[in-house]
Amino acid sequence: MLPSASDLLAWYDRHRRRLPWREALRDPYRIWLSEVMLQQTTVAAVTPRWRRFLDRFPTVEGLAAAPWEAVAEEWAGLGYYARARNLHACAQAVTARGGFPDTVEGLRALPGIGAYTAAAVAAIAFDRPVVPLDGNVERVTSRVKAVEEPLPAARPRLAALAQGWMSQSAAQARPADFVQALFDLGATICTPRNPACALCPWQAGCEGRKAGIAASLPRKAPRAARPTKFGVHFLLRDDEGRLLLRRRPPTGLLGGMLGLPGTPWREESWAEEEALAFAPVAALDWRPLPGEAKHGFTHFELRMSLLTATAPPALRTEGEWWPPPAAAQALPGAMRRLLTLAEGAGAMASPVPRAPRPGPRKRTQTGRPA
DNA sequence: AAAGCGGGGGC
DNA sequence: GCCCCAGCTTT
Repeated sequence: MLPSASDLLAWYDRHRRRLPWREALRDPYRIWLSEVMLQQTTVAAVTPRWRRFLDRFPTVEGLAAAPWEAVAEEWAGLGYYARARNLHACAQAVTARGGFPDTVEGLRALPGIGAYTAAAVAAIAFDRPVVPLDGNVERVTSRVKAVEEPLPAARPRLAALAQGWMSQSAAQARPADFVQALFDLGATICTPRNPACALCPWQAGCEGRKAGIAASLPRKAPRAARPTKFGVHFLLRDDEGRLLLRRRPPTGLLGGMLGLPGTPWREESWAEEEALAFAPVAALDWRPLPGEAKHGFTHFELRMSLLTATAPPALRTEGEWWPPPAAAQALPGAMRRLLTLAEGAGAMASPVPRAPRPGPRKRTQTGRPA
């Protein structure tokens, strides 16, 4: 007996989340943008960034015509920067062919659109009866059917289960709502910890609940330990207080984004003399800042230290000079932390913008660092 | 099949 | 501190 699509849709009509991209009815550009931003990223993090992105790039044609530097700046801080590179390439492909394809196969062929996003856009923007398998749907399906096989091996089985539920006539009548109902069930009731089974429209037929193992599903393969890596970065300020930034290589970690010049990141720490070989200009009075900036990546923990110097007038070196507030906006989070470290040490001519604090605040003194 | 790829929030 | 998040691409 299938879990009732009709029961789930009735629950959805009463309890669905009000999300801004759900007001963009059948606009594939806005729905696609939301889906890409939501890849491994929470609704709370995406919401303000989705609005801001659309203010700057209201149409897919406008996004396609924009320079990469503008797209990178708009994506800075959101993470997984290959998404931004693929987003830009996808916008150009869509513009060239005169609009979004309306089938799973057509969408799947575009840059940055995998099995999940192709199904999500097809279902939500074009009402195709396909179920995208995301973390929510994995959780709901594995619990309802008490699937104990661990991920990722169980993924094909879970996808087939969810797609089978779509075969009911109530789901076929409202494919976009049915998949979003599955998302909302997973996000608000069938949560990773402490699922609210008593409120669930599917509690009666849930085999995981019956067996008392729902909260422990889906099972997952154990994850590898994260090593620590070290890097030394260079904060070079010119006579106007601007900072030297460089564009990172187009692929790899933080690919295509701006950053402070620095050493490679490796598991062995760096001696200062050794690091100086990577300085933008070696023959300057580089001074170490006390402390370090830490940043957690998915697969390693990074500890960065900072050397600072003042650039002589008319210095010529590769890179761009950015005023600190604009730099903080354009940098990925890991690099932003270095600016925060420098500000804390009083090494910046102007403060790095931060969340507003109550009450008046003493300005960092302008001029020579203490 | 496994690894590389960010950042933030909840507990 | 650990886990998870509307995953995709490359090897």
